[in-house]
Amino acid sequence: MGVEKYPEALEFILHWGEMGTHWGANRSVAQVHALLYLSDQPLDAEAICEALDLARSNVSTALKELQGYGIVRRTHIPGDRRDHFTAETELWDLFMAITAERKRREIDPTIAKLGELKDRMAANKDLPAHVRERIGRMHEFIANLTGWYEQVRGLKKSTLIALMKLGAKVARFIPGSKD
Amino acid sequence: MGVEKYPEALEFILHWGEMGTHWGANRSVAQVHALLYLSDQPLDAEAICEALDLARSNVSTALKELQGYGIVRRTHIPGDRRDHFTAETELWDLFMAITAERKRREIDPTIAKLGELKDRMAANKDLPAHVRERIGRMHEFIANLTGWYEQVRGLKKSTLIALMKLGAKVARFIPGSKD
DNA sequence: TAATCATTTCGATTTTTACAGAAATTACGA
DNA sequence: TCGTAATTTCTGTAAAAATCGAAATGATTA
Repeated sequence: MGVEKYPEALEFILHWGEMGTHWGANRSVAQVHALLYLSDQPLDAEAICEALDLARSNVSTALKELQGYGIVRRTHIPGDRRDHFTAETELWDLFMAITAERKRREIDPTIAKLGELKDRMAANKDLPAHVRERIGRMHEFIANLTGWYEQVRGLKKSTLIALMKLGAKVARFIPGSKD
Repeated sequence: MGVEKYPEALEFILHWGEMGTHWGANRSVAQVHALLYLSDQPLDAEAICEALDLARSNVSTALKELQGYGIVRRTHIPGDRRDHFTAETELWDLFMAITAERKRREIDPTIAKLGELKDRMAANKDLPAHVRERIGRMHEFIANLTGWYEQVRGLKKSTLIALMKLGAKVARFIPGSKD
């Protein structure tokens, strides 16, 4: 029996769908993800359609999107011609995959644009100084934040988890931080 | 003269507007924010309308939204009846305000929902174990991440900046991390 | 307190996005 | 290689969100 028949599971799927619309996905994509996340066996597209009452084409698009994020993968079931799909269940990996892809789609283009503007501003002499300064600072800020993210994301999972557990106590290692 | 007349400033505003639509705001909100961010003087609503070619009502709504995020404030100009508005220019504060508000709107309700489901699942004996387990782990994961965020966000700005500069080198303080 | 100016709220319109269903393509097996 | 099953792409429609303009509300000062 499909997990969507259990009220708590269904509510999870519906809530995930709603939140997904605020997190840069659409309802269908988030619902499909939630269903696969709760399922302990790979599901084929048709089963997803029936569970969520979505059109086949819609599910196809959603699956492609989720695979683009790297959080759903195709798995082959021997003796079955249809594709089956499984979601990432390791939440740390899920989180990392989503942040990486969102950065790529939403942050990188902005850094590139601001970099381009910075170059052009250098040549434009009658641009007010404060405009140059503010666009420049924004570029620097986002680039710094992103650079930090790239470094930290490269750390071992166990290190990251240890850092999380440390919480605000990391401040101890910053000389003179006192907070 | 309004900054929007300078091509680089205008491009910044337009790009910010487009990206805003991916970041949970609408185009108008993000454009108004960008304009105010680049302006070195407070602007009144009418000036914003003209600069961005937006309806007065639309600008009113956008300003309310930005004030809700705590990244735009009303400033009074002596001898002028109209409200004037200024954007946060300290980028660290801007970033902190946005993350705090998005957490409040988008994460907290999910934690609450998952907590509620967890309670109900405890009572529902015929729910498959793996469903209980996965919803429970999701709740725990998001709550942990959020708890970490709350702790770190409470640190002094100078401490946070020092931690950023440290980058991946924080790992040194985790015994046996070796990465 | 009346008149004017500023702001917000509301309803209508436009634009954008999501979604369904049909058509086309691809993969597979007989 | 032909036929069938599976998947994707395309096109139109429906739903949702953004935006406008008008009307209502609120504020200021003459």
